[in-house]
Amino acid sequence: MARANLTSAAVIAAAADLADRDGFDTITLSALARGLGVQTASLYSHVRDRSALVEGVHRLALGELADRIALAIGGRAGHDALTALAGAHRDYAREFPGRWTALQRPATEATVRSEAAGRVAGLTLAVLRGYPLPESELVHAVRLLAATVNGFLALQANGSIAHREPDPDLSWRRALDALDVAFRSWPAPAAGSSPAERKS
Amino acid sequence: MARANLTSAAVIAAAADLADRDGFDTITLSALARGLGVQTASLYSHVRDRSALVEGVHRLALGELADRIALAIGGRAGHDALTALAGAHRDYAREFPGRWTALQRPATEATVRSEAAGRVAGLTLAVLRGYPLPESELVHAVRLLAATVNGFLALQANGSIAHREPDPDLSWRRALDALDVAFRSWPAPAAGSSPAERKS
DNA sequence: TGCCGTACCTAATAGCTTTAGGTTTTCGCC
DNA sequence: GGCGAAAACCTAAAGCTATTAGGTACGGCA
Repeated sequence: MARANLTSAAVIAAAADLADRDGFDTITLSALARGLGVQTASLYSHVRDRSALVEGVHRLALGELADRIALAIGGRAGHDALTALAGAHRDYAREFPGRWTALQRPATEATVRSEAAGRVAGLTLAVLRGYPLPESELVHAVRLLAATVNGFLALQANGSIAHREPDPDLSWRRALDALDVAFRSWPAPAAGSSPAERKS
Repeated sequence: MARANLTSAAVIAAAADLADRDGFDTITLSALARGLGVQTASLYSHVRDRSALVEGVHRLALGELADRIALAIGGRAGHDALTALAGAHRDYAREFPGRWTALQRPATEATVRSEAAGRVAGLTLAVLRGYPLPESELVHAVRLLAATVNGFLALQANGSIAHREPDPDLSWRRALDALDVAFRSWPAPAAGSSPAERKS
């Protein structure tokens, strides 16, 4: 039997495919080896251990997501860009549920500081530059946007929202519209005073 | 040796404690049995299998969270109530990281429809009734709020935000202020027309 | 053609889950 | 007080997974 001639990347890609097909926590070195026609122990030549494998999938997904976001928001601005960015996230989560789940897992320091992670952050930042936000507030807006988009998708994946009335898609659009409003009339002080004073 | 006289609830509580102490995925029937001074197989009298156990922890956490939310928002309204509700979520995630992680896992249909889940949803709804939202928009607002709060906490747990400049706490306050603004000037049509028209 | 790295293998240990079936404690009841 | 049954606990065993150690053979390069 010809050898499989695996590489680290190939193994990780196979793991990602497996996760998308059968669910994230079926990522197991045994199942993977079975699918690749190789003995389990052989995978250790390409991957340090299981945790390194899922980190690899995480990193892979981050890169793919960045590509899709870049493609989606190209040439758009404002509300359009916001919708496109969010849509890229959502489409990715739909198409690649396993990979997307990997993104939700705790990331190592290396992954957080990876080029792919930086690209996602940078693209999100770019979208928000289309809104009248002071430079010092941009980071907060990025975090809010990331939190809401990921949180919504997580709620769906979780089952809290899926298949319930009213249509989640409608809620999705409303959420993006609400964020759009929020970014347009950002509540923070332009100068550095405390925002605690607010008529309830 | 005296018998432990376990119950289903006691086992689940022990699992929750274990998760908080050593991390969610150290929830293992073996470790649990070890801690309870009992043979692994004995746990199967109280818990159907591992998945039922984590579902139990999920359900438990949901109930505890509901209690804390109820306590926190009592007597408050508007921005105050919003902050209190979000704060209850955050404090819970901080104090009980293992239990909180359980909340992020896919829930069974039974858990989604459980009394505890309903209570959390109901309390969130109550907070949002303090805002000038049409009845038909309340659900969307609830989902947005839930998504943002959970998403933010997930980002922190994930490492994407934690220990970075600027202070995540500041972003947290900004996010809540932004939501407050969004709920105050909700962008959806009062009547049933499409919200697609929006000057970008 | 021979040699070396490395891709792959076999073998073995150890931990976790789950099922089957046996023992003992506890508790209601006469 | 003792009897009987339910339930709490146990031992034993099978099957899966991760991981390490050390051996074999294939491919490219001199």
